[in-house]
Amino acid sequence: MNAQLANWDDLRVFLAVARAGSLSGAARRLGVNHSTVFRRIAGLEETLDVRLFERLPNGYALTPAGEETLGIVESIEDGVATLNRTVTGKDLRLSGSVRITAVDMLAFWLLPDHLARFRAAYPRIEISLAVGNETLDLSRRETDIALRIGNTPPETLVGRRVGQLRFAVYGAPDYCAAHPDTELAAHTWIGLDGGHAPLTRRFAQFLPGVRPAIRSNSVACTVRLAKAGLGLAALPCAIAERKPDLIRVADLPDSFALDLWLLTHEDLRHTARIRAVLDFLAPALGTALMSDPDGV
Amino acid sequence: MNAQLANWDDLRVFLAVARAGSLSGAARRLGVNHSTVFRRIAGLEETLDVRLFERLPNGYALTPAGEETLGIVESIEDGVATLNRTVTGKDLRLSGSVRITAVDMLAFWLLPDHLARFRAAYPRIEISLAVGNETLDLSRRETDIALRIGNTPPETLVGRRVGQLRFAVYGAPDYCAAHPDTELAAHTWIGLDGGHAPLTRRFAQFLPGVRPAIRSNSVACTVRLAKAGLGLAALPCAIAERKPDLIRVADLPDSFALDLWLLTHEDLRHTARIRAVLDFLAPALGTALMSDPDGV
DNA sequence: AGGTGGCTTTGCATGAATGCACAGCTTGCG
DNA sequence: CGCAAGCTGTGCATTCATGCAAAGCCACCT
Repeated sequence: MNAQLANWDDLRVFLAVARAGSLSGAARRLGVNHSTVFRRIAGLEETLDVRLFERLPNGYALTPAGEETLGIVESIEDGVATLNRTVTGKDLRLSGSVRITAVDMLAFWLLPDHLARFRAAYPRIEISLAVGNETLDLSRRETDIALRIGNTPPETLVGRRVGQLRFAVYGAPDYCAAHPDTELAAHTWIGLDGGHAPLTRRFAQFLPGVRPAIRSNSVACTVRLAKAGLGLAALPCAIAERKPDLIRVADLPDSFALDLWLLTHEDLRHTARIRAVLDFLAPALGTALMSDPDGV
Repeated sequence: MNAQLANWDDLRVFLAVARAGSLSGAARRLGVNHSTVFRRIAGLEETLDVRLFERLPNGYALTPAGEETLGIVESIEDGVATLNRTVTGKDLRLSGSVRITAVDMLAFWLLPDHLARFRAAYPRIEISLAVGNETLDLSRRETDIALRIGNTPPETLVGRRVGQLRFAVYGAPDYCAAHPDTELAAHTWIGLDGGHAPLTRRFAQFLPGVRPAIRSNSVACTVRLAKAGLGLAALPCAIAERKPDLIRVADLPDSFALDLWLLTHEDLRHTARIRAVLDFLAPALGTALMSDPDGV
């Protein structure tokens, strides 16, 4: 009766010796004592009743049977790697923390309701929602997921385009009542500065030569400033349409629209809880963006 | 960072639980305590950060992630089985005993020289050479290998046809000198009885109506009887040609030839030492059979 | 020729994995 | 309803795998 391999883990040790060429080298790779490796290989050879290695003064060399074994064990290793990659962490009992970064308007008004629903589904995943800048955060792992406005993301990031963010001109009712029949260019404009280049560029194309008298580096502030009646502002419809105290004053051309991306780093995309957040938010945000009348 | 599986042997335990449906059932299959299985599975789930089994009152059931794991681990198990099958025992340091059965003439005169060379190559394999009957021995595992004369072997046996056993008529020099110019049918014939139907049938076709006056159930005896000058006998050339005290008296038709098979049981053909014997004897016997002048 | 660095192999002590015994739960049967 | 059988889960004692330390070998360098 053929011997049966009783401890599959001996194959992992075999692999290390085959690759390192010595017991000592394999021990370093495995993080165990070289005498342990010695005994594991001896046990494996006894179990299989075959000499897998030639004992040389400067190390261990594979025998022909050992080379045949190596081929088989490498396919086993592929299976283990597949297991580690595809199964690890795949569990609704997920826990841990996920950090999401978005510009403030998305962080304040778009994400919270969706995150509330996400937490209902995954009560053990903690969410850290950061209002702030973009590229560096993901590259330096200071955040896990970024909700990014723009066009094409950097190549080091992976993710998906969840939809389009459409814009329109909004103003407070009081302000609008106080400025009837006024040309758009003659209005007081609330604009952005400090890091919102795509939006400021589009505004300059829309109203050339018009310098916004009211400016902020915070999109949320521009929304609140508009609500306060300080002027008109180009605001994302998905947010402004839901504010009863903002009136849609004028449309903006389709070229004003920006893509909305949900991004993470290449190394994190297989992390279960990161995937859970991405998988939940992508369709939710896409639906939210499409529910805007211009979204059709 | 994804966890890495540190002990591949946990997968073997996982497989047992997946198939048994319970810790207790897996423990029985593995020959370990159920508490060991419990801890191994708990450790595996912690390492992979995934729930592989639902805990039910009557046992463990696979989760979706567990089912995905099962598919992967079964491919790993296939690798281990391949390893056990193809590598185990493939070593000149083979040991153990092999029992070979053959009819007496083959056991006495054909096999021993080849077995001597085999033992030179595999000094730690013991050979048990049994003179005796055929089919039952292999089926009942009373022998490992049978050297069989005949045509098609039973379907439960596997093996290979190593060549043809050709026959011719032989007699002792003294007998031949004492019977010059005698018709074949008029000679005293030495024949077989008791279990050598293929040969007795062929002899009856060759010399119809001739009843051998000298009979034995032992082919070896017929050779010795012929050497003793009791008459003529139809003997295998591979044996008789090497006896200087036997003279080839007449040829026999090609239809007299019989196939020689080297057979073992389906379950044994992967046993390393069985394979070693088969791999050695098949070409050796084939060459021996072909070195007979009629073998060309 | 001697020293050094790398390696393998082994005896003994230590700690982790395992078995044992037990408790508790659920289901099925009388 | 009570009991038996099967199961899971856990604390503690035992066993065995592992690490440590040492011995010995070989090749290379000075």
